[in-house]
Amino acid sequence: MQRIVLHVDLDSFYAQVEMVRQPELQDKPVVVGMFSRDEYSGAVATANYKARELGIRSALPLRTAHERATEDTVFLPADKTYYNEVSDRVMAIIAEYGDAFESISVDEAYIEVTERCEGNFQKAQLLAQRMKQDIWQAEALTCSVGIGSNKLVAKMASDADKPDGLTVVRPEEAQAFLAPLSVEELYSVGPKTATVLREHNMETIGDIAAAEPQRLVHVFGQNRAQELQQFAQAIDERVVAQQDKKQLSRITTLAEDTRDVATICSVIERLAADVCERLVAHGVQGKTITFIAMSTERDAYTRSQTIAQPCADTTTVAQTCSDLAETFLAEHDAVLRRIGVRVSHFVSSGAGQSAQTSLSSFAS
DNA sequence: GCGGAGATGGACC
DNA sequence: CTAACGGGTCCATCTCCGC
Repeated sequence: MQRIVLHVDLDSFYAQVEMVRQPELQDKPVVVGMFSRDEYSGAVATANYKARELGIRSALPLRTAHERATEDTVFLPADKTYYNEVSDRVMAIIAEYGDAFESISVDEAYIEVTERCEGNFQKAQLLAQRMKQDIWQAEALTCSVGIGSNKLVAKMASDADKPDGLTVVRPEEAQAFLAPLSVEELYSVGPKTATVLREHNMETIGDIAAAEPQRLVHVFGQNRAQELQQFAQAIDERVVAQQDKKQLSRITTLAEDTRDVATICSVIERLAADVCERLVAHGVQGKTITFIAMSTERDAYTRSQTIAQPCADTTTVAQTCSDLAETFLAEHDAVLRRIGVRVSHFVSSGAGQSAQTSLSSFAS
């Protein structure tokens, strides 16, 4: 049967949630920011469409956003806890419409609808309209939906018309739909890859699709070359299925630049507590603990250690991470601006009922 | 040669 | 409206090392 995948993208999610919460914001430019040290340092998380007209977009430094802002532009701090609650409710609605469901982030998800739409794109389109209506009724939120024969096409289709769009790309149209788009619009191509592609005279996705495979392999290596060309040719076999979390981290900007061990360790303690709380909530323990550092020169460093017994314990994580930080500072003269704590290499820490847990007690 | 561990860089939202 | 700058996650790749 013809495969059908939907990609759902909630429009300028943080800003839209704030506009639902405070309807008087509706006609104003709204900028949701992540503040680091003061109201001018940090970056834009999401801007609504009125703010985008002023040239204010995601990842723009808040200082620049303020320069472009008008009198009536509203700046708000990101309230992630609240956005997560709203997201959970919307995701529950989306999940009802799919044979399989996969959330990608707080504002994006895929559903596979092959079976329930019997491979019929007309039925998928009607289903998407009902789903959009359902989300609107329940939360007053709009989303943009893409429908395609796989994840890649669905994702690119949802980008084609926003906000509040619905784009259907049938399998026979997929190649022609992608071909004229510029290379950086292809999912998985960022600024670096785009520059390399341009250096080799590839401007559009169609150019990648038509490229001599050996040429791409020479530039990007076998794996990446094949992925790029298959995506460009609208080929994508990835299944829709919820992925297990593989790591949890928390990074913060220090109140001031420092390389003072005591200061850094006290911040690590707080970050570790936060990460461990989420580990417990997810019912996992981790074996690898990483200290993340970013210098005032914006160089990034990581130092990690794998411990014998997986844990989700603040004291262990904080102590291990502090040791890594201390060693790092002894070996480098970097002054730090941001630091973070990461725990990875998870094993399930269920109440002993899972097969994993039972088996692991026999390992080693 | 193969794995795990560790470090780095690119990409995405 | 291409320079300055958030937080979080995933993945590929490289090196080193023990086997």
